[in-house]
Amino acid sequence: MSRLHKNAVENMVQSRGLKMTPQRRVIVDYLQSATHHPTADEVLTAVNRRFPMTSRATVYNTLNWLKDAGMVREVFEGGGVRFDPNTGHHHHFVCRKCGRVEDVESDRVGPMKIAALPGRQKIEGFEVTLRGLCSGCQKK
Amino acid sequence: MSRLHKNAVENMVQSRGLKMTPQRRVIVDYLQSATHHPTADEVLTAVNRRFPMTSRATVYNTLNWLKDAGMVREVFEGGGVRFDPNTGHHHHFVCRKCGRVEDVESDRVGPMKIAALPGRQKIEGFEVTLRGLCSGCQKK
DNA sequence: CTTTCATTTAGACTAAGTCCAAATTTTTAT
DNA sequence: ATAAAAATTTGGACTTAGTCTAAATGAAAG
Repeated sequence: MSRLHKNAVENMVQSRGLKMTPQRRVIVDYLQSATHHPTADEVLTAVNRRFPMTSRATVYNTLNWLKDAGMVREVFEGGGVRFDPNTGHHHHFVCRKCGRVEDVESDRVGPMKIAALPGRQKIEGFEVTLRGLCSGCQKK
Repeated sequence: MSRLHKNAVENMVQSRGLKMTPQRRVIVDYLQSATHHPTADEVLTAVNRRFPMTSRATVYNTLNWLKDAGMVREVFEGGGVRFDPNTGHHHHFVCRKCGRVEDVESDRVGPMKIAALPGRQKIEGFEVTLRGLCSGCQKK
C-alpha cells in the first residue's frame, strides 16, 4: 500500500519544475486524509471550505496532474469517476445494494493463473472487484 | 456465457406488452454481433447507418430497457460507460491506450483464494479486470 | 380498418469535464 | 527586497453524455 503523501507531492513538484499553491495543498491534504474514494465534486466542495473562490478548472487541473504523476488513481464504479489516493496494487469491494466502494489489500487475494487470451493482447496487470453486501447492508 | 439474442428479446417484448420497432431491431442486431463493448454513441452511429433519423433518446431508451430486463449489462471501463451483451459470468480486458474493452471468458482465469475481509462483508462473487495493450495498439 | 397506447423525434435541459485568455501568484535572478 | 519570468488560477464559454418533454408517428389487437 502506497498512499498519497504531502512530502512525496512536494518532492515531485520540485523535480518537475512545478509550483505548489495553497489550493493544491488543500486538495492534497483532503485526498490524503479521505477515508473513501471522493468524486471530483466532493474535492471541489472540500477545497471551497478553505478557499471559496477555487474554480472547477483548478480542481480538475490538480487531479489530472496527480493522476499523470501516478499519485492518485481513477476508479470507475457505480457510474461515477472517483479518485483513489491509494496507488499501490490493491482491489475493491463494491456493495451491490448501496454502491459503497472499499479497498481490499492485495494480500487478501491469492495468486491466480491467467491463460493466454485468443487475441494476442499484452497483459500488464489485473485487478479484482469483489461484489456482495457490505456489513451495513446485511443488517437490513 | 449467455449472450443477447434476437429471439429472447422478441419473447421478452411480448410478455411485457411492449412493441418491437425497426430501430429496436437494429440496435439489438448490432449489440448481438458486436465483438467489443460499444458505447451508447457507437450504438447511435451504427443505428444511424440504417435509420438516419434515429435520435439519441431512442438509443438510450432501448439500451436502458434492455438493461432493466437484464439482457445487457453496463460496464464502467475504458473511461466511459459501455454496454455488454454478454450477461453470463465473465471478465474483461481493457486496453490502457485506446480504452477498448473485450470479454475474457470465465475459464481463462484460474481459481483464486480470497481471505476474509476485515469488515465482515459478505462476498458473493468477483470479476477480474485485465489491463494492458490490445493487439491494435501494440502495432504502433 | 380503426382505435389504443407505446414509441420516436427534435430540441431543451442538466451534469461532468475541458479549454481559453486575462489576471494573479510563485519562484528565480538581481 | 524587487522585478522579471513562468506557472497557475479564474470564470466563462464550450463540449460531451445523458435525461426529459410534448407533439407526431407507428405497432398491434380487435
